Amino acid sequence: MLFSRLSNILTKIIKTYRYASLLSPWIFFCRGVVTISADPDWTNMEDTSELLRKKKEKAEQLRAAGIDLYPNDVRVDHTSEELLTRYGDAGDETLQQLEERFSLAGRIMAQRFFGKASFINIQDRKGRIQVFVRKERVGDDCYALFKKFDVGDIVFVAGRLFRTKTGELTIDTDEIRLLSKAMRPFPEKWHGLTDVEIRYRQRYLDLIMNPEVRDTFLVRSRIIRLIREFMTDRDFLEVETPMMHPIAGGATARPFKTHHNTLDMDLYLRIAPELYLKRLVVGGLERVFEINRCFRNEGISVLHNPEFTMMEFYRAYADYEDLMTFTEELLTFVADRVLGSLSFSYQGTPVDFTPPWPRMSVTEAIERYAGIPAARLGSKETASAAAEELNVHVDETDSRGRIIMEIFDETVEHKLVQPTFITRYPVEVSPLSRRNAADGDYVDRFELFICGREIANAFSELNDPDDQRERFREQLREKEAGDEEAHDFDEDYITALEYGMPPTAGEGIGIDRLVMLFTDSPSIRDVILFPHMRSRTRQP
RNA sequence: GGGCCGUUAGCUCAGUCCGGAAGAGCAGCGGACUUUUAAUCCGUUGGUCGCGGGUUCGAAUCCCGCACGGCCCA
Repeated sequence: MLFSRLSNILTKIIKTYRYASLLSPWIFFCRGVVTISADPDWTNMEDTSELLRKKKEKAEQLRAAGIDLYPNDVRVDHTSEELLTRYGDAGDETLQQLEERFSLAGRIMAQRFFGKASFINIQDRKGRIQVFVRKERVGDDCYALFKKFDVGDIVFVAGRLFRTKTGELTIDTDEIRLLSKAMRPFPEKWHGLTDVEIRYRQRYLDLIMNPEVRDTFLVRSRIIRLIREFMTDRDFLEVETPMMHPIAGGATARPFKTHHNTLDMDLYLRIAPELYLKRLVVGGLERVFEINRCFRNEGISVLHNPEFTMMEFYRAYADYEDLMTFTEELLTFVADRVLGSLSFSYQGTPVDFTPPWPRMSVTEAIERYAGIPAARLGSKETASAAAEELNVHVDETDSRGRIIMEIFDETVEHKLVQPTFITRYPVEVSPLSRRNAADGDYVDRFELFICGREIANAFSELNDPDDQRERFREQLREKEAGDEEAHDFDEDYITALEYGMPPTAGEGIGIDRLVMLFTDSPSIRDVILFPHMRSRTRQP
């Protein structure tokens, strides 16, 4: 019984998506997602909830009366925002002379009944507006039907504008039609929906009930649009490279594994687009960028989601120092356009984006924040002793460079609140970066830290195929020594380099974390529409 | 992986310390009401107290295990 009902619902949803989906293979994706989320254990209230039964009965009554609960034959000519912007300040007289009939549609968010007249608030994609529904105007039958509508139902209204006694711009509707009947009760109007688990699992409810959530995702979209604008204005070409890789390369991370049936080969979801983008630079696309998802099979936290969005770009005939300036320009451009200011507050802490941003090397930062002079980081032994002194855990097998970075991560990272470029990384932890000309133990690389977290990672690219081959070999040795995150050897990438890559600098910017900063969001889950959660029912 | 906190009506929450008839507000249902906006007034329905064990005459409450979530740590 339960399953047949679920499968009916599935069929209905799939039918709904059918036409849109003819255009793309995403139908399979949609079906998969629907199947997974139709989890009987937590979406099923049918057997216990009186409210649900009542809703169903009410819907059946409406159907029996010949009412289509889900018609799709209306078109609207306005949004709430358009009316409020245009007539929000208009005087009573102006509104009285206005003969235009406005139509719009939205979800009923609140209703206040007074016998023969009612106020409701409807919410569309732009906001909310009040609607006055009078028996005298809409007619007896329509009014009787309207009284069966509930909070959550989606309706069509059309009528003239007026201002109520309290001065609120309101639609005096002459018609109200049901467009979609809600079969489940909505959260309360006053407290709304606060349970974070429901907010993440049923984001649609979160979006309906919490306007600031919608704002966050509008800002997210805007940020991405601005980055795209900034990059294309500077003659960068937007490209799309594979998200399924035969070799998981371009970053230090554990990948997700998948399998292609026809090719009968294992593939990895990409951990970074880096090696493909640089192949494109070899191919003469001297300025490229990509904005898309990367996947890392690692822990989940307020700063980490298994899939996250990165903007990665490569620019030939530039080095990492050029990119520091470029990054300042890009982020101040976005901040200025999104926030209208270069200074803002993140979780109560003032942040100032006014350039230039301080630049200091990893070892300078350790000296400044942990009191360990650079001289003590010169060998594995002395660095290891310094780590012990600072209570920083390091493994026996850790290289000197790894130890330095452990010390940095523990003692410096969280203290870098204002935008700061940290430069000169140890070569061991940077297998794709160009060696510093003066000191081959370090590479020409920087990471940008803001509010104690890494926002960007960039370097002058290593374009010497022989050095690159040797670096990959070193990674293999580390992998054999037990480092699961070490890079794999990518022979095909070496081949590309052997054809000659121009001197190039490249950078990756974490979009989710950037959005967190600009929307003052404490958790990465607040800027990802559907953050990954454990299944409510344990898989066998 | 570890620590702490949480899970009670559709939603937001009391009740847990100190065991003794499962509560409130909103939503819902019935009624009154043509300028309200958390509308108001009268009446009223609604519970797998996350799940499974245990202790007890008696468990939402105490004990153990598990699940899911949040924060912190690794």
